[in-house]
Order: sequence, then C-alpha cells, then structure tokens
Amino acid sequence: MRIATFNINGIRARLPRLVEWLTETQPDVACLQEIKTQDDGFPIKDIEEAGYGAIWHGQKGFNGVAILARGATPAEVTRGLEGEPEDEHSRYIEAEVNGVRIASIYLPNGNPVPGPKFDYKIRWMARLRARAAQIWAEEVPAVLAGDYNVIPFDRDVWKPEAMASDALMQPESRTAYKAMLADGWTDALASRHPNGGVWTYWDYQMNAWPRDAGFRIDHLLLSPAAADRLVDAQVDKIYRGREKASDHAPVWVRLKD
DNA sequence: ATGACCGGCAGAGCCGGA
Repeated sequence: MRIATFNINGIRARLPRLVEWLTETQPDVACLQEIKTQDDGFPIKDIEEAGYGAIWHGQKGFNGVAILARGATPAEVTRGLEGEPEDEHSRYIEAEVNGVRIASIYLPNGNPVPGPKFDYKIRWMARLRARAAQIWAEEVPAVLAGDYNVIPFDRDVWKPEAMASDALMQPESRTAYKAMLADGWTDALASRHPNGGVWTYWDYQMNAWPRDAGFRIDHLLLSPAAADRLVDAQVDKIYRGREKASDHAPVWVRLKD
C-alpha cells in the first residue's frame, strides 16, 4: 500500500498535473493540501475519471485539504481539529482507507515571527498533537501526512542561515514537531534518509529549483503499527520540474500489506 | 541578500504563501 502527500498549490490550476501524477504513479492513497477551492469547486469528476474516490474540506481562496483513494471513497472519520471553535481554516481531514487511518494536514505557515499568525501555528500544533494522541490510543495503523510547515533539523534545509528567522525553523515550531516524535510517531522520510539533504519544497523565487535550494516540510508520521510495515519512503522530485508545477513535490511511503 | 514567483479573487493590484 502506497500513501502519498502532495501540496498541490491550487487544485484547479494544477488539475492537469494532478491527473498526470495520479495516472503515472497510481498511489493507493493521496493526501492533498492547499486545494484553494470551496467545496463546490472541487473537481471530483476529473478525479473519478482518473480512478479515484475522494473526500475534501475546502475553503474560499486558501487552504483546503483532501484525501483520495484509488478505486474507493475514503471513509471520513473527522474534519477540523478540536480546541478552537472559532477557527474556520480548512486544514485537517481524517479518514479510514483499507484499514489504515489517514490524516491530510495543512499546518499553518506562521510567518511573520513574532505575531498572531505564529501564535496560531503553535496553538494549532498543540491541537494536532492532541488529536494524534487520540488516534494513538486507538492503536490503529495511522499515517498523519501533509505539509507541516516545519523544517525539523538543520540537515533538512539547503542553508540553515537562510531560513533562520522563518517560522518554519523557529525553536518553538521544532519543539512542537519533535514532541510528536517523542510521543512515538515515526517521521517516515527521515527514518529512510537519516543523513538529511532530502527536500520536498523549492521556492518559485530566487532560482531555487535550478539551484536545488530546497527544504523538507512535507512529512508522513507513522503510528507504531504503520511504522512496523514501512518498507520505503521517497520524494517524487521530478514533478517539481514539470510545466506549471506546484512548489512542493509529492512524498510517499510504502507499507507492507 | 537566496533576490522578485505563484494562485485566487476580481476584474487591479493585493493577500497569502514559505
């Protein structure tokens, strides 16, 4: 079973890229972030024609997450995170697919630092950790996949000094992420590439892609029952080089059946 | 300075992204 996550940066603008990627790589599950559309603008017809069922949590203009499953419709468990009822951002959706719990996560960026957006990011991370603990208690195989907007270690960025003042690399952001690792969640990509130097994002600006000036912010966290089944984790880097590409590349894990 | 791009919304430039 192969589970992928892909921040597509606008599902309508990126639809040809999305269908191409689904057709070429055939992931069993695809978690999408930044669909940037209201629920009624979600291109379900095109996705179904590509052989996938889907659930989605949209929002006008920004954010928005979805879970796709090949030949099936994901069984939704919940959407949104508890703890902040006034929060209307669409950043979390969770489902069951073929016996595996799947979450598609779009964690707040948090810039500028300091400020209310950064405070919201840190609060959101605490809310995510609380939800993760509930899933943990269910003792199910679980994959919490998405754009975490956190560069966990200096080895996860092309040049740490360049991002030092950014929300993605602040000690509080890293501490909150590492708290989940300390809880027992396995960072799948890091576990397969322990020396770092693996990027999932390259800025559109500053010639970042040709210079390979990227960083790693798209993560798949595995519960113990999922980590036991992990056989591979990779970045499909070539999709960052396609015409009208997202600024993120797809990342995936393969679990033993 | 790494150094000037994207998508969405709206119907021009801004906002948000990271």
